[in-house]
Amino acid sequence: MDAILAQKSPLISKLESIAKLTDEERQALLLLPVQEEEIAASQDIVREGESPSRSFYIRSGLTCGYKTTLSGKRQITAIHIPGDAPDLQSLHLDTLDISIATLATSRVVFMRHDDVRALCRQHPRIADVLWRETLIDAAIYREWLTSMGQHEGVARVAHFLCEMLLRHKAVGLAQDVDGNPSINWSLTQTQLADALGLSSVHVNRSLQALREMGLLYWKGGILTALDWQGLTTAGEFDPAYLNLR
Amino acid sequence: MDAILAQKSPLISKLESIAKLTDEERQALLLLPVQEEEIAASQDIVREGESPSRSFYIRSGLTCGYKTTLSGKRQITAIHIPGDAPDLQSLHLDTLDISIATLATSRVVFMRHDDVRALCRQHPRIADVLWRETLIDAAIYREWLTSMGQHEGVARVAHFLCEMLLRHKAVGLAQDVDGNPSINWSLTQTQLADALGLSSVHVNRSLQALREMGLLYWKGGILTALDWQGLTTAGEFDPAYLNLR
DNA sequence: CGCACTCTTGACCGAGATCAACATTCGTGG
DNA sequence: CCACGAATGTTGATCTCGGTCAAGAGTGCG
Repeated sequence: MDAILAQKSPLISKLESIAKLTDEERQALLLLPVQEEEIAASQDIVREGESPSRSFYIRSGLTCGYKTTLSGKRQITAIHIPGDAPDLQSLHLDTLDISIATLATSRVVFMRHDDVRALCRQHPRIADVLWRETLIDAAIYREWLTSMGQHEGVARVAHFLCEMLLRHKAVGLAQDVDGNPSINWSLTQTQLADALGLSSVHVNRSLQALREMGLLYWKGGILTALDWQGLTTAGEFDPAYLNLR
Repeated sequence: MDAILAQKSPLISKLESIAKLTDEERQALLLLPVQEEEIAASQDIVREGESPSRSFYIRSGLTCGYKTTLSGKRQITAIHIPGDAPDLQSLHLDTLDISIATLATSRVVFMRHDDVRALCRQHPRIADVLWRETLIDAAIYREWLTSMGQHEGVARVAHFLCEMLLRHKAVGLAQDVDGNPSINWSLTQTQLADALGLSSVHVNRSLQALREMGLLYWKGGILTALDWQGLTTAGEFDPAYLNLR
């Protein structure tokens, strides 16, 4: 049991970044039966229209939720980092309205819906925390909507990167470089474009602008803010919506 | 008791449009202590940054959730029609990340958080339904994101109006005109622009395009689809994301 | 070593923003 | 019931942000 408790679960880190857990609740979460799988990059984990009987969280890697319009365009609606549970919604919605795909090789941990539901019945506070988690996802959607609707290209890119840096930091996945956050970051500019509703050409130019302003460094899978304060200003970024503790 | 049960609650209509309720659950919902208020148009009901101790649902009228960027622009992130519970999230998120305002004179029904939480503990299936409700809100955000990111103006307007028509129909607030839905609709074009991330001028021109295509009628607070099939095609609208029964 | 993917740059084009006037509707008080 | 002012809707002219197309430069992987 000690061994189990010692083992650090990214899901628990994540949940603790947004709520307090008692030892008992932590333990109940650790005892949840799971199946772990490694999935290569650019693979769908679940697809729009499916009705999965299990949810999952990310142990390592990077995934995204996306929709494809009838005319074939793609919108990335969310980015998921380790600890995130991208399709928790499928617990209460029978049909998925999005597909979820790996952006990099990822380790994914599946939990059967029945088991999660039983856990929620036994520990209503865990149900509340999971609910809270989905509500924060919704808050992120609202923020993205606002950014897409009202910010022009450069600000949109800056805002997005601020969010990624801070979310990594919140679950202990960011390094500190002179007081600025730095993370492993393997997204392509095309993928970024799909998330922001911009063309990849424009994303490229916006990134150059941010680099010229001395706000960030991004190369070889490393993203570092060179001036966190400046970056948040450029992106009109206020982290309140992330509801971090 | 019969009198109470006979009285039709918009919240129950709404919840029944997305899930089944037992008589017992319906009754428990009806017995929830509430306070009703009438609020004039263009008033904030709750404001960003507040931590309300009660949630509410709309009995009649129209409200919206919105954010204001630091540079003063406004994005409407959601429209709420009778039966919707716009700030159910505040049940589990301490600080509001949006403001909610009336768009027309509205009757609003407040429920104390403590009472709702007690109801959820006693009837876990009601908790699930309310959770489901917030998950559908999230699905709507995802769809809006996709529409804003990938659809051009005319399609975006068409998509939005399709959603409004269908959501009204789902809670029994739409008339049927030759097989097409028709609703009371008091939004201004400027408000529509704030919701879609377009300028009001462009919304105006997009609406004209849709009228010229013979797809819709909108005048004097009445919105009618003249060709539902055509309107959904123009908006690339697929209602799956609304998770209606 | 070579192919494929990503990033970068330039030229051009178009959807939609902005600005500014005018028309219409509607609510209000005289 | 009419008159008037404010909010809304409509139109035209102009400009710009960002899309598209296309070609080249890195970069990485088999």
